Amino acid sequence: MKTRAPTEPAVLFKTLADPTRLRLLNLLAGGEVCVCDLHGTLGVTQPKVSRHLARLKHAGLVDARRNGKWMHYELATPGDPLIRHILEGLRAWMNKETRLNSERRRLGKVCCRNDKTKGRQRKKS
Amino acid sequence: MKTRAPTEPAVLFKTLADPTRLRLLNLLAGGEVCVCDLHGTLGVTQPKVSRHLARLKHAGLVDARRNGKWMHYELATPGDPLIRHILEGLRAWMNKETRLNSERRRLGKVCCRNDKTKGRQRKKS
DNA sequence: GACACATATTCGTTTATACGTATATGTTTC
DNA sequence: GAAACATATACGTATAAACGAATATGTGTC
Repeated sequence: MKTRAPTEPAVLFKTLADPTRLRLLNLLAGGEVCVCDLHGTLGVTQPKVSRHLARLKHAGLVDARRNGKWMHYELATPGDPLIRHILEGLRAWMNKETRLNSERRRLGKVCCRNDKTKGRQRKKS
Repeated sequence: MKTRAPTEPAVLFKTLADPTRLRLLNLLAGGEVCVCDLHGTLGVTQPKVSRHLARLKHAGLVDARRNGKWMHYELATPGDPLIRHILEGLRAWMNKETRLNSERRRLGKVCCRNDKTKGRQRKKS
């Protein structure tokens, strides 16, 4: 079960064909975020976030890094030019969506924020 | 039921998340093609082609034009910048896929070709 | 090693998609 | 208007996705 196969476009698009996954990508656009922040910000159940993150990772769209108890996800920088192109387009679209903008802003006031002082600091933008 | 609503990205991606639909878009990349040529070239049943074309049209990715008995489909030039961006990326990817290239080449020797002398001539690439 | 916490996975169920086959619609020709 | 053809839709069914709830895994703390 390869995690980083050169994703067929149909598979890539299937991965992107879900509102929750797009919202996740949106939150990750500003840099690395841990799972609890993601599910805290989106207000969806934790297993749901985990499953969607697994799909994003399987498609090579995000990378995961463990830091103690926490898993941090960030946007991948994929080798596949098609994926790069599409992520780029998505990013532009997200920046124009007021709903997604406010969701990104909401990120940062939630959950494990206080506990992870030993974790790497969040990148700024 | 609007045909040209400003397609939500999730819906757009869902539309693109099917190999047959991608093959159809590939065949349309060279210009207008009628349904019988499409299903002749792809070797799939006619209802299947029709259904997929309907989905593509519903997502604003293709336009349809009737010419006598025949329906001609062509790539749309969508207003939505995201759709345009993604179609552009797809086109680049298709040009590199040998399988799709040969499929495009196969197009043009099939089906109703001889009967449609009164139809508009196919654009040349 | 027992506990608390963050995250991942399993399970059963619901909902959406895709398909083949059959049939309906639309168009031309006679 | 009947017959022939191109295309579209309807119907029943099989397969896949997504979900909530429950549970498993993995990591720090005592």
